[in-house]
Amino acid sequence: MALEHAILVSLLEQPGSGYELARRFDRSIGRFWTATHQQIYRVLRRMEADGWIAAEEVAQDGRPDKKVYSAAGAGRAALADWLREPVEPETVRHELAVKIRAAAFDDPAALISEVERHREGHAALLSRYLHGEQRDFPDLDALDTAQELQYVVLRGGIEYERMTLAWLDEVLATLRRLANGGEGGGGDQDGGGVQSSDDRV
Amino acid sequence: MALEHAILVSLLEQPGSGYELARRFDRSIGRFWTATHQQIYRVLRRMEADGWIAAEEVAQDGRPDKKVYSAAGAGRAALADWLREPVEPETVRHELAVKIRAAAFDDPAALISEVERHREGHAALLSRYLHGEQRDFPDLDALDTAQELQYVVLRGGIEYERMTLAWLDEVLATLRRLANGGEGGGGDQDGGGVQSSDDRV
DNA sequence: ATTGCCTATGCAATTCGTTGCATAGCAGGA
DNA sequence: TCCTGCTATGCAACGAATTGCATAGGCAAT
Repeated sequence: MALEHAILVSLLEQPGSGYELARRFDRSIGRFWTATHQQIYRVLRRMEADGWIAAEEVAQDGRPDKKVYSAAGAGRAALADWLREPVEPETVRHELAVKIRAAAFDDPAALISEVERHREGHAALLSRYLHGEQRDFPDLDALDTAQELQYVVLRGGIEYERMTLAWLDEVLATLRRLANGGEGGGGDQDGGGVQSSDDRV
Repeated sequence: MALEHAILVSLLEQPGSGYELARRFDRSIGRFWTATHQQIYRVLRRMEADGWIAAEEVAQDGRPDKKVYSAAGAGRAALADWLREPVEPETVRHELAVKIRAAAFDDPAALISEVERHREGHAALLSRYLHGEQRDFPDLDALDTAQELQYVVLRGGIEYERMTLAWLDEVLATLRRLANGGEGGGGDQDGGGVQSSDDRV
């Protein structure tokens, strides 16, 4: 599990309450690590008990009190240990890819609007990233260590979205071609196709 | 949950036992949906109880018996229903990206070998994909529906790996630059940097 | 001979993640 | 005025996923 480490990084970059962390995970960090507020609160309590982070109660006018957490020495040490462990292979859950292959056994045309919707989401995200690049990194020659690393991660997000957009266009072209050609609802290919071994792509 | 649907697609493309499915999920399908054998066996039993799939006991010489599953009519119908549901946003767990940002609070140089190892893995996967493209799709003008869709998903895998390789090279360049410049172990940036709002990228 | 690995399936325990609900005051619009 | 929505935290229950272990025969190399 690395949620605690993702939280540590976020708190090192800037202290905050559980609620604020949940919002960060919905926005920026959420693109490479998702978490609900429930998960975050639970892990924060455990991390505080383990001495990884320290909490400070902050009274607010009008709003409920909040507990602002910041990373403690033990947390920083735990993060350093974790950094030296090997990265486990990513667990991928690409639902859209599963659906695209599933469309062969139903009607490919039924997927088109869904893929278009997906494409809009990625286009919006890309433009948000590009906007953030302009705003937060206007001068690439004047970045400190933390900013350099944040920037290269953002670059990854940008290139990922560009690639995804291009790929979704390919997917749409394929689906439209199949929808025009084989009318009648599909579903009766045998599916064996050219491939026979478990080692197929 | 969509593991059952990923299994259905795999069984429609080709029937197989739980063990064979686990191997497919380690190899081909594993790139967009990962699952352990435990998950697969559990879900297979549930799917059989629900009538989504049918099992046939197959005796083997030398090896234990195996149960070969294939998709049933109810399974195919369930897949069609699922296809028409909206795709939930992907839950991303990009551990390496977290580590890259974490490196700002420790020693960036400590990550270099890890990123290199990661890069090798992606390079190997790309070459496996390209090999599979040559082998399974030699003639792009003679594909049926299922093959067209398998091909466009493979294309996505190829472009993803290409993009990732280019990005990892960027990451390595950044890490090496930081390792040569700021010697001494880092860890003392304030981390606040240019960014102050939760809306940052 | 023994060790280790591969096929093939499964139980049990634990941890992780999700969903629904609850509290509680304040702000803004219909 | 009522309703909705936002900040802020949390409990309880359930379902999903992971991890460790077990069985059991065969195969290949040491």
